[in-house]
Amino acid sequence: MKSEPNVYALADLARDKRGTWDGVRNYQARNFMRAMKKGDWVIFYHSNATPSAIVGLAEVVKEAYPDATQFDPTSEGYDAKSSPQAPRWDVVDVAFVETFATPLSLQTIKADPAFAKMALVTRARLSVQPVEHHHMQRILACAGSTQRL
DNA sequence: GCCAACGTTGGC
DNA sequence: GCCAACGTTGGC
Repeated sequence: MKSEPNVYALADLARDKRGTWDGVRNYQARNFMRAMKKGDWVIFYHSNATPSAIVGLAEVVKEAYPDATQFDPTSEGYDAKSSPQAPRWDVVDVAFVETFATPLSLQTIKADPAFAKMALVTRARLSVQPVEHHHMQRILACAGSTQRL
C-alpha cells in the first residue's frame, strides 16, 4: 500500500498503532483491498518521497468496509454518486508491525532483477497492489526485517 | 515542473 | 460502444 509520507507516513502509523486506509478512489485498488484478509501483511511504501521507498510492514486488522469519507460533502474524498445504501468505496484497517532497518528505495528495487515483474515496477500508479509470496520473502530479507514468511 | 501512463467522463 | 478530452499519479 502506498502513502505519501507528507500526508501519512509510516511513522504516523507507528505512533497511532492502527489506522483506517481511507481515500482510495480507484476501482482496481479498491478491489485489491476487498480481497485482503485479517492477518495479511502489508508492505508500506512511501510515494512522492525522497527517496520513494518500501519502508516497513503493517497488518490488516479489519477487512473491507465502506469508506465514511465518501459520504461527507466536506471531505476531499466525497463522492456525490455514492450513498450509504450503495457505497462505492471501501477502507481496511491496518496496524503497525515494523519499520524496516534498511528501507528499499525504488531505485534499488528497479535494479534488482528479482523485482522486475513486481506491480510496483510494472503498474507504477496503482496505490494498492498484491505482492507475490517470493517478492515478499525477498523484501523482508533485503530490508533486514525481523519477520519471515 | 514536466510528462508518461493510465483512468474517467461524456458527446455522439 | 467508441474515442477525444481531461484529470490524476508519481517518478524524475
